[in-house]
Amino acid sequence: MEKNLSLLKRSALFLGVDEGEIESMLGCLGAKTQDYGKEEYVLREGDSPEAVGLLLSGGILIVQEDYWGNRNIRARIVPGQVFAEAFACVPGAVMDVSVLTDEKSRVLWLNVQRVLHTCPSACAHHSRMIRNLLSDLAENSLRANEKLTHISRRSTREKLLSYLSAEARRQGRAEFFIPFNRQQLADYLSVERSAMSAELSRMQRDGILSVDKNRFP
Amino acid sequence: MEKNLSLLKRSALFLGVDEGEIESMLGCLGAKTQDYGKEEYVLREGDSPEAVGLLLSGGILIVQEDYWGNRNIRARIVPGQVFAEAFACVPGAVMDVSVLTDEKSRVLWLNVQRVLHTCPSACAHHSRMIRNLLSDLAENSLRANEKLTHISRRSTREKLLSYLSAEARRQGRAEFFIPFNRQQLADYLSVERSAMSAELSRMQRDGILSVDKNRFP
DNA sequence: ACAATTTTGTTGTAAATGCAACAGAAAGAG
DNA sequence: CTCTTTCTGTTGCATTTACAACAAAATTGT
Repeated sequence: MEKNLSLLKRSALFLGVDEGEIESMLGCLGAKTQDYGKEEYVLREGDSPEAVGLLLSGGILIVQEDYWGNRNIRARIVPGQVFAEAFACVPGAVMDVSVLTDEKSRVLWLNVQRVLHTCPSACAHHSRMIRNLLSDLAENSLRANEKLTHISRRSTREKLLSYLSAEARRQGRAEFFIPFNRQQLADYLSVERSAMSAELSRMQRDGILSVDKNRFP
Repeated sequence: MEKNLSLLKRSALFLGVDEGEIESMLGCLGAKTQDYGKEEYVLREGDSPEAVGLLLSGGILIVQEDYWGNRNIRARIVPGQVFAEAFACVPGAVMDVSVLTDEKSRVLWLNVQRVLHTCPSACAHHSRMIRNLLSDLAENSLRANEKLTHISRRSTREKLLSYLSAEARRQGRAEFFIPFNRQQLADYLSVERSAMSAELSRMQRDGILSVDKNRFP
């Protein structure tokens, strides 16, 4: 659990809360961990989750599937990040996406409704948690906006460039890794995998970038 | 101002706050109104707004323009709605979109940082405001998600159907109006206007829908 | 190390989209 | 009302993408 605590301390949700306080807040939030195997559903379209998930280890994908199994990847969640917070914060909101693991994962479920509905003075840390949740939702909104920037581009090449330069900027160096394989990247950018592969080849031929598996440049 | 108050009372930000309290909160938030002409910038890409905007009258668009003036519309804000809240809530966040009026508009600027940074007990309504802001951000996130659903569709027809059925659902009846003209709708769905017009014609010919200007079906 | 499975890149063809140009309809100005 | 401007739909053509099928490369399990 020590390892988890250090992860929690660095997560957006527990920002500015020291380890001792985190433990008492976990009780307050009815925290429960749950383990999932590889490629297992964590939440399904149609669910109305009451708790937010905080990924402790592994990796999960937020995906949407249309009527004929065409899959669109909304985001990849890495350890320390929170998911389903918007649905958990809007009572009765029905998920139009599913959450599933990409690898063996462990999730910490936090019932934030308790924090939202009881008087903030009931627990000294409630207001801190609410403000952290607010920051998280705001950042979540900025991330969704960023994805909209990528997939609003008209051509596959522009989408790739938009995504890759954002990723390079985020990782803050010339060499960077992307958290997707080719099929997942195509599903993330809403393009066709083979066409995207071909485009990546042309971009390398044109000297715009170089790529070795998931390593750019 | 009475008219404004009744609008504010119905807005997400002041939900559950009665009129008398709203007036005192407005002082607390350093509220200022500002008027804008038709097609005037309210915020520009690169700005880091410190206040959230609440639209009192008129109509505004959240847009993103790429290097060659290709415009993408993120959302249309109608009176009572809030905008730029995610940027205002993440200190230092730089806008990657612009906000401009579609018609003559009046905006109420609210400095929410004061509410976020001082102790919640300083004003009895701070915690209410924070929770309302949280709800608003969560709903904002759901709306961004919804837009992602539309533009992730592969074909123009699918994008139109996804958007139009969502709009019909939201307005809760068979007959509904959309808040965009053809060019704006194309910019919203990231497709080409003339191709979209042609597709709308084909869809009518196929009996999928009927459309008269902005009225469906 | 080998076989089986999955992932990735390549190619050809059909279909869809972007673009440009234009004409009719609608809206706005005087 | 008339003229001007803006908006919308239509069409042809060049370009791009989706789809399917396949081969090469990499990964996994035994």
